[in-house]
Amino acid sequence: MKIELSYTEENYLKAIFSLSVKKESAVSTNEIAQKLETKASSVTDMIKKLNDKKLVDYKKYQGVSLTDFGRSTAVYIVRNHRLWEVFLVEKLNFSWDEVHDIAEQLEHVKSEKLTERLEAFLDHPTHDPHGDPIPDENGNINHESSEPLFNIEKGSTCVLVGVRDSSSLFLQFLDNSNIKLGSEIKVIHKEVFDNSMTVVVDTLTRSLSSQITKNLFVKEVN
Amino acid sequence: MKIELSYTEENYLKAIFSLSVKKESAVSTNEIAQKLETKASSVTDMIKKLNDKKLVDYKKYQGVSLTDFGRSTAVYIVRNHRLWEVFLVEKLNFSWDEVHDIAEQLEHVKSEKLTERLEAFLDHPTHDPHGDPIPDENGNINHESSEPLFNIEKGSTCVLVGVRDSSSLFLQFLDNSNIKLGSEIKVIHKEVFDNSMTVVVDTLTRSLSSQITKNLFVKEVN
DNA sequence: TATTATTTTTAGACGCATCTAAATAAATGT
DNA sequence: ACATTTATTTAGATGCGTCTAAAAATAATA
Repeated sequence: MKIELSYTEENYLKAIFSLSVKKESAVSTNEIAQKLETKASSVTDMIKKLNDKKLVDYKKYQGVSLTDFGRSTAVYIVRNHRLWEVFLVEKLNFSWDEVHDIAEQLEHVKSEKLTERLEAFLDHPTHDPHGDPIPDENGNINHESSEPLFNIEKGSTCVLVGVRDSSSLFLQFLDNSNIKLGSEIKVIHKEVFDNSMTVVVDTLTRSLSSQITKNLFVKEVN
Repeated sequence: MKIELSYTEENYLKAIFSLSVKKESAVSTNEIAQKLETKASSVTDMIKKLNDKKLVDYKKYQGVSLTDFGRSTAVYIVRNHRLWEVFLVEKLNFSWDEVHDIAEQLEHVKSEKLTERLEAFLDHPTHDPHGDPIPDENGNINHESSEPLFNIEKGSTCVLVGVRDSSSLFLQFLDNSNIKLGSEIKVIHKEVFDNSMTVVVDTLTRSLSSQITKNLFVKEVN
């Protein structure tokens, strides 16, 4: 099934997709508006159009959810986005905090062949520079069993496998703190008062706020 | 000087640029309409806008020409386009007849840094896969002293350095005829009747119509 | 439950890029 | 030089994506 989507329609699908990954229920108009930095009324308009195109299921005042068709379309865009991010970091030596905006543009380039060739050129990467999994050509996503550092118990050691917040500021903070994908993190204290955490990364002891630890995804080391 | 241009505005600039390369005088509304497969009235509208933005000089009924600002903007897009074409052919193994449409999309991705990084990654190529020169970062274009095969005299030998018509059909014809950039072409006969030419390429003798020879750009071999 | 607050939708408008049809200017031919 | 053809511009309309302001529905709270 193929269909010509505008740049804007694709961005809406992507937004709805990323919002519905985190929860089961339908996505609200306001959530989408906030994510895309637009107004709720604009969202309603667009949602109706996507509904007509069978990309989302929509009932007035009930929010939206992606149809299978809508989801696979969104996944295809995410696949593009993450492959381009790998290209930018691995081949063009961008740092991981610079690539999002550029990939945001590149992801909309329409050519199946380009996507497949790019993937092969990059040696079939499984994750993008932020640790997010790259969907395969059939749209399957390898969800790893990772969890936020926030959940890890005192005394445990884990490895950073992904970041949820990919904003430049957050990524630069990590760079400055010398925390990268693959870094070993040992939890030595959890502060009850503000949920901050004291950890050891590469022999250095650091205190991380809950805002930080909720955005660092790790796998426990046995 | 920087300015935010829409996808469409950029395409108009590129069209005007490519039309004005071939001639000195101003470019007519109809020429642009034909090139962009749109209507003359649409062109008039857009030209007015570009004029307001100081990208072109426009007087009613007198056609348009690019300002220095407009030209440098157009050249920047052409630079992007040709670099991406090199990438697609050299790195992703596309054939030269497949890359135009994809590069047409990639050229609009906005990031100076991306362009410069890409150029470095490709080892500062000077020509795209069709033999067209790639403008450098300052917008300078290395115009080679090439001429159409059509002009070459009987008995002369030359080398193919570029093609003017980059349509898939034409490029596939060349592939099928085993004619590529760098091929040595010896002119052994010029037919007065229809301006067709008999040439030898790689020991094979072929007859080429004037439509073909006008689109093959060559350099004479001494 | 009644009232208030919030969320969502509708109505109407705007800018962009396009179109058709009609008007105007320029070029051409006899 | 005049009439005709061609090129160009204007006028008015359309679809897309957006907005503001107002109305309607839902959620929250006294």
